[in-house]
Amino acid sequence: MAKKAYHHGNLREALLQSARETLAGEGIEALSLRTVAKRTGVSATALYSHFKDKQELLTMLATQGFDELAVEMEREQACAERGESTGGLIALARGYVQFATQNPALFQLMFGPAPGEVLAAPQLQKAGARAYGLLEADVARRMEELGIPDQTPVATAGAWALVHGLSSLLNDGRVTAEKLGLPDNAALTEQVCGLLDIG
Amino acid sequence: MAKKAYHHGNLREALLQSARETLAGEGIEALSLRTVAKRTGVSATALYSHFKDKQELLTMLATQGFDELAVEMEREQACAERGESTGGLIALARGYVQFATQNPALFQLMFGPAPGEVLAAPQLQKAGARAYGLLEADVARRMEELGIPDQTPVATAGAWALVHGLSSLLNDGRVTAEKLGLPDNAALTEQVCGLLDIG
DNA sequence: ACCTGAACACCGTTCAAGT
DNA sequence: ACCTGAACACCGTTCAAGT
Repeated sequence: MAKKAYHHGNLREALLQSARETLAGEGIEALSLRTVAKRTGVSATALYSHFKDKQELLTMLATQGFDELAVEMEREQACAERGESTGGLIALARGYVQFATQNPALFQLMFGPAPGEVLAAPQLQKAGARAYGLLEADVARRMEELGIPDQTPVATAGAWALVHGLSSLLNDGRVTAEKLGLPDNAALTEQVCGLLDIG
Repeated sequence: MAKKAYHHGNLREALLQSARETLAGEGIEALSLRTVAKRTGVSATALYSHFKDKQELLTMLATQGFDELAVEMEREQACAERGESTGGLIALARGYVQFATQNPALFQLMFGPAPGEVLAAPQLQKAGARAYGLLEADVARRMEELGIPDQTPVATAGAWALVHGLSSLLNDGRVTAEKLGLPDNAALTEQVCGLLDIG
């Protein structure tokens, strides 16, 4: 207990925290286990007492990310319902884009390299489904209004593709609000979502 | 000339070729310089006579990719003009999605991790602009028909975001034609593009 | 049960040396 | 000019050993 407590109780969380900081500060390329360990003040291999391997740690981070993405979308939706901003799909899209641009490295990790494996993790499935569900519910409501409820799946996929693509292109710097003569990403998101028939 | 010729004339192209094969066969994670060198039958460091570093080789691959993307889009556009398929933005979108799904690792590399650096390379800028130009020209034509030509930049960004997002989600397996009850990606692309006002 | 340190097979990159 | 081999600092992971 003098120095720091031999087992300091929650090394697992501390490692996730360090990984998250490294991700935010140095980017995804710099996220090595040895860096995370050093940052946490622990040996390079202490990690293996708490995670199967690097992939498992990354999966946990990505799961966190999907949860926070859903929270951000819900937050924007709630704002809209209180009449503080434009509502419907645009609010959800704003949340999505906001999360992506404020957490670029994490967003990259969530939709990153590991293709089949990441999808395999059931926690990730579930976490991702929450954000997807928000989109789907709103689109379904809209489709019923339009009298074409059977179009919901395709329209949801389209809405997702639009906000996801926009987020990616913004993070890469390939699209910017400035280039398009718009004040900020929120305005850009609104304009782009307006292109959808299901606005 | 007996064994293989000491300088075998075109090691640069041979390395790019090997890298491309590794990318297609083993994925982006497996693309190491040492693997590429071994596949080409050359020492691990021979590479540095032809490329500044790994980044430069990757940039070359990405540039190739952008060129091929534009070619694929043009090919689909030409098909449509010959009346063999649906035209306009849908044809370009089909080309985009087709390229992405047929070259997932290369597509990943093109829009991959290196954010600022990749964009810095002027060749990449130019190669990417070609595909972007195709999209923009078609959207501009459409916007003039609709009498809102000043909307072209935002609409182009939206169209790009849609096809790009769809490609990413397809490559991740997060969206599939099957899940949406559609026969293939071409049909899916058509449906999704139909959601845009500018279809 | 939790953590360390040495070790292994990899990686990108450099540098002197060979042709 | 083009290529090699040894070397360096990194990386993920394993394993025996310590507490």
